[in-house]
Amino acid sequence: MKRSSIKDIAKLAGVSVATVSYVLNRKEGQRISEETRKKIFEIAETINYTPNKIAKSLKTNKTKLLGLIVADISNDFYSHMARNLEDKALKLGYTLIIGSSDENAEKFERLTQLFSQQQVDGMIVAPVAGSEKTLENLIDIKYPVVTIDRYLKGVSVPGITIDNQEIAESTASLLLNKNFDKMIYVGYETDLPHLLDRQHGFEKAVSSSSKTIEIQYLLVGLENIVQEVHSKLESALGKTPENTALYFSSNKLAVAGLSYLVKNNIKVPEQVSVLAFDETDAYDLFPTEITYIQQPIEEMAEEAIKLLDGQITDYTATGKRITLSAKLVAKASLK
Amino acid sequence: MKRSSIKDIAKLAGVSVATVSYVLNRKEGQRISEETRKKIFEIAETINYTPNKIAKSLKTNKTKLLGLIVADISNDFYSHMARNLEDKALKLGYTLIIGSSDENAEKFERLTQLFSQQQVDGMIVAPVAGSEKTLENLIDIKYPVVTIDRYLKGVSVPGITIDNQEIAESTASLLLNKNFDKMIYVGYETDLPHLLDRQHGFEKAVSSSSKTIEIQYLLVGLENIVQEVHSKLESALGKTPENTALYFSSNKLAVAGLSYLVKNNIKVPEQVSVLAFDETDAYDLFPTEITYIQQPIEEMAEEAIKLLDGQITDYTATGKRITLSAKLVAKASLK
DNA sequence: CTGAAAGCGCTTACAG
DNA sequence: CTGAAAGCGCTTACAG
Repeated sequence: MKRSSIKDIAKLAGVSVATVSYVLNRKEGQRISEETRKKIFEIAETINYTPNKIAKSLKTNKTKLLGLIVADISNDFYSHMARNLEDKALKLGYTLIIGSSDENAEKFERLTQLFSQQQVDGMIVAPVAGSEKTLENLIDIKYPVVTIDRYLKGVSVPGITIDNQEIAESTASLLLNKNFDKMIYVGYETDLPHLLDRQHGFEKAVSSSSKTIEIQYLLVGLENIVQEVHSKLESALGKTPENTALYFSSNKLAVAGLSYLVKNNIKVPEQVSVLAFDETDAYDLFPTEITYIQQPIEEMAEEAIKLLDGQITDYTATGKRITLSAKLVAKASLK
Repeated sequence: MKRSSIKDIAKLAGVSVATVSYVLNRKEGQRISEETRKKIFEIAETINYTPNKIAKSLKTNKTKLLGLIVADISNDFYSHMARNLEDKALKLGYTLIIGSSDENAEKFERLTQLFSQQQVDGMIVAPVAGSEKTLENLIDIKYPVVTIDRYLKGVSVPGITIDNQEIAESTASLLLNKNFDKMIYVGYETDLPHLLDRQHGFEKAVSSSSKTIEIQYLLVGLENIVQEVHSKLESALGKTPENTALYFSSNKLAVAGLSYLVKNNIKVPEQVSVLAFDETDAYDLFPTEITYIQQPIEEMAEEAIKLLDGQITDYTATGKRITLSAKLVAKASLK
């Protein structure tokens, strides 16, 4: 594979590489005769010239590459996020390099280094537990970074999140007012602040409620989600629950929980009401339409790219954090 | 953001950049004293040196970047494929740039050009209808490309597919032997060969069967899949079907079709049996476990990366096509 | 209107 | 054991 360069064009056109560079980049400042301009374009066309962005990058110190680190690109939420980010990035001329951290701080750091070596202009990351140091190192050298979906305590880096605690609290209050005998919060055993926010929002609603309802918290690890949720729900719900509400703090947990309900033929919302964070196509296959909390993914992606692009062109140490509002999409799964 | 270069190290160590380059790259051929070697590593460490791969790429003509073009990264099948490719690529030191074509030939070409300009070492693509010319242009300049999942008629490019026609034929035969009154094939109105293969396999099974069963083909466009499937199933099935089999040629079609069954309270497998191509977590939420055809995604990813890496290091015009076997995962949805 | 030249950060054949 | 130098394909301030 041999590609042509501006040197080839210059030789064929009988001009200097500088001239070729000027016309191909349509530089305004330089006045080049219409004649040579035309000739250069023609030659570029016929020898099928494509610019070498690597060379350009080396000179300009801009790669127009953005690094994206998610927990797992095969996860519904992140693949949709990635898709939206891709579209928004492309509009500003950026291409996305994507990596999955698997909730592993070392892997997260390795991706960070990989991207940095590839000279990405900036990174959009969903940080994992234990990645504070990695993020701080990036900030120290003023590498443009924005977080998305998640954030980390004690690390000041610009980013986009939703109002996790607020939406959790208001939706939990909604449930509390429905006079269930029992409410079960299904969440993660985790240090990730955005997930803890959801739990705290829920707890806050509970503690500020005058109702005396039995509340139970089922917390599962990041591995074997389905099995853990099934076994914990089995102890907590049994096979014939009545007047109970299930609050899932992520779509993965919801899918795991709903499959338990399906398998045990538990009726929603007759026996159990369901509310879940995040959507997924999977809900369509459940007999009852699921009430869920919808994150504004497209807007999050747009703001993230805008924020990062801003940091790239004009870095400010105290980048702003943007909090967007999630909303409840009410369906039949809530009594 | 100012990063240090080997020049900085050289200056601090009092040696030439050549020497620094040699020790940092652990070149065997060059004998450098243990003393200066140690000094260089120490300095690199303290000034937090990270190599500029862009510069290296320009010199070596290798970026260790791979372009991946899928139809839509937010699609379950492709996001899982991407994830597997990412893992396999990383093992060989490659990083993935990802783009979604949206089944649009122009977008496909644009991504191809973008990736080429970024000097990716090779591309893994799921070609779209009408992208023959784009692929041929790549082949003409000997750009390493492998196709995955899909292929295109009349374009000779190495790639990985599964035995779409064979598995469709054998699974359709299986259904034909179960004495249904009616069998409905739900597929796409498309020119994509790998999808037509599925349909042809189904047709072949039908025509070589001695049974006289009512066979119906429901073909939908790539847009508004859910609505189209719903309305077509409504006409074909009605509300109280009996002894009918549904054959979905993709997981997206299956999810659309199953949601119709759920909404209309049609029992599987009592009234309707179901078989689908590809898996998805969504099946877990359907009351009956779904029988599906499983593609060996991990193996496909591994072979694709291996094949592409082979083409990169030693290009052969007649790259081989690899066909892997899909298998049927039998569950309760089949009577 | 156009060109010579420096330089981005590396690698590597060659010389000593 | 180590260094000077060329060169990868561009961009751009400067000179004419």
